[in-house]
Amino acid sequence: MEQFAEILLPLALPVNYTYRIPSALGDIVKVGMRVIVPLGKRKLYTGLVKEIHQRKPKDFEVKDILDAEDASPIIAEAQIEFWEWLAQYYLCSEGEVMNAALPGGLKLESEMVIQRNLAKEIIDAELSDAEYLIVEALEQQDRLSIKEIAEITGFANPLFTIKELLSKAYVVLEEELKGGYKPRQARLVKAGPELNEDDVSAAFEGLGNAAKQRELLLGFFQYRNERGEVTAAMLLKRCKASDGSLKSLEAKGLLEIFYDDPFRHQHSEDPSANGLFPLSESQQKAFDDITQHWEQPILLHGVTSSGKTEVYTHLMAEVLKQGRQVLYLVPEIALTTQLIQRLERFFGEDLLVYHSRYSDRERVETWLKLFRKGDKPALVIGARSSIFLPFQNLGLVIVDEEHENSYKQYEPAPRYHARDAALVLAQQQNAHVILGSATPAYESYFNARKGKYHLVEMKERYGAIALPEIRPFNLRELRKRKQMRGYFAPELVDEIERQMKKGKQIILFQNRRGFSTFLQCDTCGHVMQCRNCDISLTYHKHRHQLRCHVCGYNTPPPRSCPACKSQQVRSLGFGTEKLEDELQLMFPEARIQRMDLDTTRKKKAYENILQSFEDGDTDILVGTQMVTKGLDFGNVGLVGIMNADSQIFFPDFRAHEKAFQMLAQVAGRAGRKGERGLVLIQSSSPDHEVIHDVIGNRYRSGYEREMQERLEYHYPPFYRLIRISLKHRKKEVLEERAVLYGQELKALFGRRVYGPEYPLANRLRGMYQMEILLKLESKLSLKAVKQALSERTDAFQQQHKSSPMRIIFDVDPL
DNA sequence: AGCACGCCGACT
DNA sequence: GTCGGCGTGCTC
Repeated sequence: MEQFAEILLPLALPVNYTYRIPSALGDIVKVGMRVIVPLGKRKLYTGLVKEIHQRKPKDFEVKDILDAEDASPIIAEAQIEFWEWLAQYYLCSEGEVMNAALPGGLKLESEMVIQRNLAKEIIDAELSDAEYLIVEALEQQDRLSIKEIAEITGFANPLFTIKELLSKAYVVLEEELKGGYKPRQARLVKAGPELNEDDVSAAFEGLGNAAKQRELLLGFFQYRNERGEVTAAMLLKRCKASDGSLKSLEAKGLLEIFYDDPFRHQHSEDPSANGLFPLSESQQKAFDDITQHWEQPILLHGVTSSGKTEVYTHLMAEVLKQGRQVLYLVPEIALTTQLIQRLERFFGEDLLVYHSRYSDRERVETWLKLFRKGDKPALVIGARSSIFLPFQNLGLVIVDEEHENSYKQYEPAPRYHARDAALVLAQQQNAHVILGSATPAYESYFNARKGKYHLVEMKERYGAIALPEIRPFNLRELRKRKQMRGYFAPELVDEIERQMKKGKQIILFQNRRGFSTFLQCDTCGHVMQCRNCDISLTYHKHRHQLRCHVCGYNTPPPRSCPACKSQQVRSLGFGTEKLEDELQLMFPEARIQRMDLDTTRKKKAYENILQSFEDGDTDILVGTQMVTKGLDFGNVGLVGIMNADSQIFFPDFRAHEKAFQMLAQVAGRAGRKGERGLVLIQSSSPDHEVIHDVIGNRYRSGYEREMQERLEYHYPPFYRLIRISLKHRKKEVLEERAVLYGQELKALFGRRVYGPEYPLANRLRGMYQMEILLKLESKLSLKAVKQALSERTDAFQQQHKSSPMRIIFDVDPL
């Protein structure tokens, strides 16, 4: 019986393609394995086997799978099922999901190259002229791409010839991995030949006053006691020692470094035994409540500093003990160094970390490590993409800070929300789910109130720390009375000074990076704009540049106005850079650090800034959004919010929700340990209800207000949204098409269609764009809507083939 | 997403 | 006459 395979290709194809499994590969090719397939006339792709069947396709000629890329599958069938859901829910192709799911090193788009199989001697009679040419060339050149072979043979389509050579075993295929993944060997440390374990004091004495080496040796013993196995990296990190000290110990024969395959280890001993911190009373109560109700998803609503993490840790231990796997999702892993260290202590080698800032090799390693564990216990902590890891026995998913926007991916497709996807993943694998936040997304809270989730509340801060005192200031008044000192209310300046004197640290929040937010001509009012986008350029002083925060376009600031040549060009608005400058002028002796996108581009920059703050080497930390997220520092006496207005009055239906979350989260950074912290909020409307809610720590009142509005204006959670972005390089074409398309959708969905309209910026990266919003009542069958939507869209694109406009669907947009 | 194919204008 | 611009269609 002939066998066929449905193959996922890393392309945005509307359907998957079918290839024949040649009999030679019959026993080798399995579902979840990567295979090499020809596509078109001169391309080879690596694709992933989704399904194996015997149905011979009728409408096209089937090509053969050329070769298997792996000896065994790299994903489980459970993942494929999950991918299918994602593609169908978020209206994209399965190939796009696969692209997002696989780490770079396992990715498939890499160019195939051919190498000479040296085991095979050349027998002239076996080879055609063209084949001979190729073999000849490979004697000179080691490896050839398909393109190069096309050039050598003069064939437009050299695949046939290559196939021949492959079958005659003259050549082999080699995938040119981007980044060149090689399995890394773990660098481990063990006792050296000179170390007498019965009398270790002799060894210590022998080291004299080499303090670092003594420390390392001591660390080695402790570490080995706890874990049994000592990795060099961990040992050095823990003792804050350099490789040199370790090398000297090795030279003295006291320690020995050796290498080992990291995949060999199967740590199956009970991980939960390693002394977790005991839970406080309220934590225990939450724990019990959760475990009694976790047959349904849990929403854990716990104020900042209530110690949710402790509860998670105990829950994780519980599930690991049952022999199942745990996924712990966090919004931004770079901010969780402290957390990872703690978890490492409890869960040791069971803990895997997965994140896009990690190198490709590390990610592939983690992926395969988890996959090889099969259904054995494992704990993964990671950012949104870790929902794609090959779990096979998931018992618990924790989504920490579930309200965070960074769980939603926007570009490229799939535009998925990791929290929502995690709920489905958990359902598919029969796992418990816990969503946790101090400020839950209103959608989640709604689900909890409706009984879809079980709500668990933690109202006490750990150690009964008081919530911070929050004081608003009226920017408008202060400006009118000319009392402002630059961008600071006088009280804010005084308070900064007072806190510094007390040795307390300060966090200042300004949600704009750069120096000034725009440059405007005083004479004609012209504002410097990006040439690709419809937004103003931000001035960055340190680089002496105007930069576009959307597309990255940059240019030196003009001496005079490009419109009227006037010399009077003013910079208006302020960002973190200017704030830093002003602060330094006001407090020359203060040690100030800035944390925003510009200062954290480098891999370790985040950690360094946070470390310096934690060590007390920074007095004032100035930053954007980043400073609001889960930082856990004990010595912060004051948090200043430079301008709350931009959050509150942002033109979006979620603005109030987001503003409350943000203000409450920043406020939570103040006074975590010891005495009560202080939060100063500058705003031109200090009486705004959102600010009052933050001051009174009233989550519910804002929620209730918003629900009214959302119901009335047809927004989530009462309605589902699909945002349709329409893009085209030419404004006229876009407008004409968008209106036509909008009319077709209105014929289909009636008054549920809003737009097309221009969004805030109507041109981005050189493309004009318009938006259509679908508001769908929640009782509507989403499946049917999507079906109709895709069909109508395909038909529309078919009718307007020339110079097509790009249509992008964003399901549940933010 | 690439890439070949084909139809147009600008040049040796 | 040919080269090359990009708009259009196709890939199991």
